[in-house]
Amino acid sequence: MPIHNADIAAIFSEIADLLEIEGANPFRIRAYRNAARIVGEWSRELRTLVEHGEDLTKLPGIGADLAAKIREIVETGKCRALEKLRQELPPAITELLHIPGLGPKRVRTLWHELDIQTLEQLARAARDGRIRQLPGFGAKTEANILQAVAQHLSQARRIKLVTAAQYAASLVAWLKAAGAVERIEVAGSFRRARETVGDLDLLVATRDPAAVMRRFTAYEEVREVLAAGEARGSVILKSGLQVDLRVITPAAWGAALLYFTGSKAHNIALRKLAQEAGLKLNEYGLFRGRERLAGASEEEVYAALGLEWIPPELRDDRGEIGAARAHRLPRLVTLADLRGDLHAHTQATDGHDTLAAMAAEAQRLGFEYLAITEHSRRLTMAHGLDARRLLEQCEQIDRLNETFHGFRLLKGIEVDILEDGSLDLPDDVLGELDLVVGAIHSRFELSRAQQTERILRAMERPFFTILAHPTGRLIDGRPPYDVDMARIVRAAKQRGCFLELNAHPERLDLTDSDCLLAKDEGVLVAIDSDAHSRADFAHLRFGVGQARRGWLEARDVLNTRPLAELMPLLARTRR
DNA sequence: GCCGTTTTCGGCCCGACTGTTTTCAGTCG
Repeated sequence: MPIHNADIAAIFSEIADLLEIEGANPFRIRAYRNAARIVGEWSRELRTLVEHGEDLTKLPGIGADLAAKIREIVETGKCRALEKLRQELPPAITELLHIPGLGPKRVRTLWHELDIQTLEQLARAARDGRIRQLPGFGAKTEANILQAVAQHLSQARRIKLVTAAQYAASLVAWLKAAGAVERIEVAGSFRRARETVGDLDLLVATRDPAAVMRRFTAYEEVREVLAAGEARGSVILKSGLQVDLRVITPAAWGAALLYFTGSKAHNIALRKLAQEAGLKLNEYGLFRGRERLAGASEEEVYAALGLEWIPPELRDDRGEIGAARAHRLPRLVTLADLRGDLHAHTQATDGHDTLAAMAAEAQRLGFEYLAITEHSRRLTMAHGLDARRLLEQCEQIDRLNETFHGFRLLKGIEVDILEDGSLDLPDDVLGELDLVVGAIHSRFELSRAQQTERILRAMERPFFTILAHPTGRLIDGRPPYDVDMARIVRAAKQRGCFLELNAHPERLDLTDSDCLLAKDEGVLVAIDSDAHSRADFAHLRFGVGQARRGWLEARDVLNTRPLAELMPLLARTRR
């Protein structure tokens, strides 16, 4: 089985967990955790780098030792260091670390004193009242553990960004209504536009912290208050979502927003930078001794560290700090940069609105163009179009276009890529269109080689324009199909065609690292809504967030082009 | 275990909250 970066990351994470329980040097543990993060996010497969004999120690945080381990994992599928640790410690014990309130020290105590190695044993010991007798544990801790295990087994997982946005909006409105709130922002991974968020991090500036905290814990959707101090509170909503609130004085707003937005890796890098300059950075500001040099705004703090302000979507310690120092940060694409949308459906197939209604909404949003791209005949359950119905729709579009000023409907199709890489409609029909969006909707389980070949063959067809949702994954629903994205990106470059970043919140497909890959290769990305109704154009905002995480600028995005520049780009894919 | 135009050795981010504590360890973000 080929080894992917995620497999290597998982091994390093497990080593870190086991070392931590063993009580190893904390900095050694950090090195493994850091490496797991870097490897997991690396856009190129390390397997390929190993096969080409490239120097892995060029990767940040990877030295001679970890490079050797990566080679070992790629070549043998195993890691002797991990196997050894698994013999020294009970293999399932890392599960216990996932229980809130249990860290490595306590897990070790539970294991040594009560021989607890699994979640089931942990629950039993808690029920039997054996945990409260351990030093450092009490009745309260025991009860918390029991509840946490039950909750863990019923699994509170990360939620999609679009869902988090809804919970966040109503909670923010509730807090604002209190009056004492001067500023409020949803920070954390939400502000960084991660695909999913594990919890919500709220930041409030106020001169009356106690009032805000009371208002927070009195929110009607709160199921449980985990903590409520002067500066910080934590609750679980009835939905199971955890919300952390941080309350701060207005003078420290910027430093706190920076701190609470993260990522953790970005914060650590900034603090290290501060330290090297003889300063100290915390959530209250940037200090030299007791003197606060900056803190009121994020810009001020970054500037005092010699950096440009870094957009939250870039804050992952993936090179953004160096870029900010060198004044080479990308000017990230914004929603306002989009001039149109190249993937939408109507009532003719599985959409809910008419052609005219979709066009009207697109114009209301200020778009110059909207491509109508229905499913093709193969997708019978979506009532996909055959040649006759497609050409009829083209005529309707022609008639509608005569009524528009400064706006145009483009004639397209979301044509199925069949198993052998051919397309679901004949070339002479596809040649009638402005663009052809190719998509895979079947045989997700093909091998990496077969799936990649299938897509490459489809891209070679004479009228292929854009590869829709390139990995097919559904967040939390369906894993991506196994494809060699680097080869697909290179082929797209040669062929002159484009990749879609499908903005549907369940898809967000391309990933951020694949966006970077496309950008590096010079392949334009189309940020498309895949709208099935007028309301779905709102999804574009999530697509833009994802593109920003992938460092994309307006010039890297196909549909930031005005119509006059777009049409020649679409035409160049025709043969 | 990584890293280095101060260092190849000696550093490695910082603070709040809880529970079990008579002064702080452990956990979390």
